[in-house]
Amino acid sequence: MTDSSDFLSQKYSPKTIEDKWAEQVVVNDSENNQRFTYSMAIPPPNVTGNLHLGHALNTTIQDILMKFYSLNGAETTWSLGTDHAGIATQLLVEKNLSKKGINPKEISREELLQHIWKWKDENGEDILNQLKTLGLSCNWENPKFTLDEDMTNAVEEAFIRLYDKGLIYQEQTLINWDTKLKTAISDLEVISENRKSSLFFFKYPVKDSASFITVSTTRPETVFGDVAVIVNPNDEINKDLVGKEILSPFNGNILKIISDEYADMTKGSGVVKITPAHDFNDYKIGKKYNLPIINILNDDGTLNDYVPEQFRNLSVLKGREKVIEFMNEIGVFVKEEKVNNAIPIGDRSGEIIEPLLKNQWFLDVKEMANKSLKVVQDGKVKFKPKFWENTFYEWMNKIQPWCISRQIIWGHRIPVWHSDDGRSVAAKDLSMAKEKFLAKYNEEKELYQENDVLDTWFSSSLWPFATLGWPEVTSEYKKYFPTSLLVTGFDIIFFWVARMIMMSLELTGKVPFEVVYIHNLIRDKKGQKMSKTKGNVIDPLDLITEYGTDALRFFLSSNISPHSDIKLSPNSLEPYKNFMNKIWNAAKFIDLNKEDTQSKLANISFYDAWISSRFNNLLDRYKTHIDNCEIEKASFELYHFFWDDFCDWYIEIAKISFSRSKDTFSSHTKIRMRDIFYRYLNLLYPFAPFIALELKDNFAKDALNKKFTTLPEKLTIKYSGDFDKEVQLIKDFTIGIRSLRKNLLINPSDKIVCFYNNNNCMEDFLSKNKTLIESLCNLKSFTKVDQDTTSNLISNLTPSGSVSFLKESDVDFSNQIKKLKKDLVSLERIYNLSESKLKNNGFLKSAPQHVVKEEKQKADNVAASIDDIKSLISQLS
RNA sequence: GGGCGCUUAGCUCAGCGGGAGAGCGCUUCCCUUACAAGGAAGAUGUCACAGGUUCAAAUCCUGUAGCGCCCA
Repeated sequence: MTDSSDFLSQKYSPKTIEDKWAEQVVVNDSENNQRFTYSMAIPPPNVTGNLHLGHALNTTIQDILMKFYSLNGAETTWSLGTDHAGIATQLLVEKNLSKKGINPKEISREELLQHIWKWKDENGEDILNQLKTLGLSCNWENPKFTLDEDMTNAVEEAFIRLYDKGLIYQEQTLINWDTKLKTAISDLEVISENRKSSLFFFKYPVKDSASFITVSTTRPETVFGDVAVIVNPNDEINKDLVGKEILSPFNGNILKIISDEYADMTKGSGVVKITPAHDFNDYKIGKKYNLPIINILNDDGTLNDYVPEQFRNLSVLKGREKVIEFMNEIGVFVKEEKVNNAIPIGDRSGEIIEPLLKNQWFLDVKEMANKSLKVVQDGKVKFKPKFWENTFYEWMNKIQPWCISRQIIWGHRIPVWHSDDGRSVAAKDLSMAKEKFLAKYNEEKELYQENDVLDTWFSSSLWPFATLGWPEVTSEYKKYFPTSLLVTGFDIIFFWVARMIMMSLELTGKVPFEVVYIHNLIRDKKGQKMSKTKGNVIDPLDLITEYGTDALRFFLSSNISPHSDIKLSPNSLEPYKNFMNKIWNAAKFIDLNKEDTQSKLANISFYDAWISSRFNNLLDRYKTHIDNCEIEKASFELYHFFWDDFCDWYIEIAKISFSRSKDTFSSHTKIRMRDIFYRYLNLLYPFAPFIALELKDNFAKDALNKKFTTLPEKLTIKYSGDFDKEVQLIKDFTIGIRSLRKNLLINPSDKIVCFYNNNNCMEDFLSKNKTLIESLCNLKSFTKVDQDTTSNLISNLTPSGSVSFLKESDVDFSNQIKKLKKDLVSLERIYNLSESKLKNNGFLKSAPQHVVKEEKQKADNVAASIDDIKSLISQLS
């Protein structure tokens, strides 16, 4: 492919170059002096996962930073790996087993574990292979898995330390119970969903009284667990009943009537029943008044044996119907109202979550949360964009103990060992447990390991340091921890980011990362979340097939927005593929105009100077933007420098130079053009690595230098004139002439006579470069207006002066008159605005001097233009 | 109920104190040997609304309305 004639014949084909560079693109080998380190840990995708656009966005951002900092002289590491995703994976494998006719409930724990491991061994690499197609430079040679031996060791170490500090404890309390999965889950895994439901009113007979008290509830089936009813202190109707008792018509239990603000008089009857075992708020009330806790549910969510026989083993919903029927039968039912109610749903199972009284393991995070709050407040961990810090604070301020035990098998088994009399120690294995037990209780006992496993997020919370070898103080850990940056979506700030900060501070004494970069979600073109059920999922692998990885990466990097989600439709990538094609073709042009020997010139041409300056400017902005985590801005600069400056003007001007046999600058420009393009590829590489590698390969003379190892240097510019002004003049006149030609409907192929009248004293420059404008605009001649011609012209006004054609009798110039008049109106508007400012004493007094000066300048210029354009119009009327 | 964010061209979004921008789409012309996946010339906006601060407001403040998200 180094044969250039071969290269020139090729069309841009992303697939071809992606296959060719697949292995090289994922390796970072900076050859710099490695002035600093830069490290990240990838948010580990679930082993069950398939690559989706969220991964693509998340990892593209990280990879751009990784490749950039690597070029910029950092020693880098980017930890890679997958998450065992406890509940999700176990569910998936159980489902597969059921399909094969194996009932997962009937096999042993060990057998089921074997099945899951087998599944993991067969499929666990899928997501990593999919990630690899994105061209990410992460630690491919050493991917971690949260259940690997070293990661497990870290989890156990963390648990034991926290347990020994007394932060982890077991407690019998009300927890969120998933009746389908039959496990506890944490409050974060409960989604509250607004659903239409019914509020039922019924009346309890008050003991030793003829009156009734009307109670309203959305959960009549829990009446068997009722222990009290609450009346608001301001409740005039029922206040006389406070202190009396109720004989439950459902099971004969005695319920107290208590006065408490807890009863909300605006809701339902204003009187609530208290079921401490099945409602978090009722539980608190139960504690407050020392009420009994009566559990009426089985683990699968059916009514248990405590309830009267006719209701036993009914599901909650079925039970509800039966209780209502029963209320009607005994004449206590009053009415039913439709209401909107927040229903707790398990995020994995989709089932209604029941609060149940259970013995579970908790991590007391209160103090850890306080420390975490402080590091964010002190700026030791910075969120970008900053407003996410509020979200973080909000949650940390009202954090509750974290329920970390799960009644499943796929995960880290809790390293606690119990004796049969209920004493326990935390240890990594039985022999250590025995030792610890002996030391603690001075007694030897048979010990059994706890059956529960840890919440998957427990291991995830150790990820940034565990992947670097913690608890060992490895050289990697010393060098790269704390990590530089975490890139993630806002949806897991609580689940993951907050917990990593807490764990890291507690276990390592350091922050886990210095910056948290929060990005948004990718939605479909209507702004809806992509989901299988809606059928609007766009597969990144399909996009890659159609548009190429580079186009996908460039799309993503260009569309990151701190405030809004990215909307994507299948053809959103087209502009970016076109951009890649543009780069490709420019490369072909440059290759077509090779020059190896450079003539010695004291000065370079004004356009070489200009494009070099534009490039230097690009380099500065590019670095600044990436350092600020504003990748979309860097991407924008790359795009517009290349397309607008480099292709539309520089190459177009250079073409003219190349076509002239005796052009002084031609060989020099060829070399510089190639040089700038070559440097540009380095900047492009983090964003579009495949095309950058391929083009570099085609341009590199020596095979050794085919990789990107450094950021480009700035270009030196040896030029004495004002190249910005000169290029501006060329642009103004060129655009003015083309516009005039178009308005006069002159065929683009007609060579015509053209005059100019410039007002900025660049006569020398113009006469030297008039052939350039002649070529750019297809002119027969381009000369300064003189006395003879001035009366017979049709003109266009540009910021740099006027350009004119001869007024031929057969030419229709109505379009041009229209245009001039329109320009006049807009100039006058600007002038009036400017004048009113300059007449304003406040402005003259308070505005900064340079602003006043600029405003005066502007008014003068516009006034001159207005005069010019008026006279141009009068010539035509 | 509490918090956060958004409202700018037909669409998707930048800009965040001093002359309204990009990409797509649209109109007209052009296959000019890097590129038709292209080039050239254009059209298109009471910057949600109402007050305020300021010499100056799309940009800062307050309020209102609408949309979205998070927490209860």
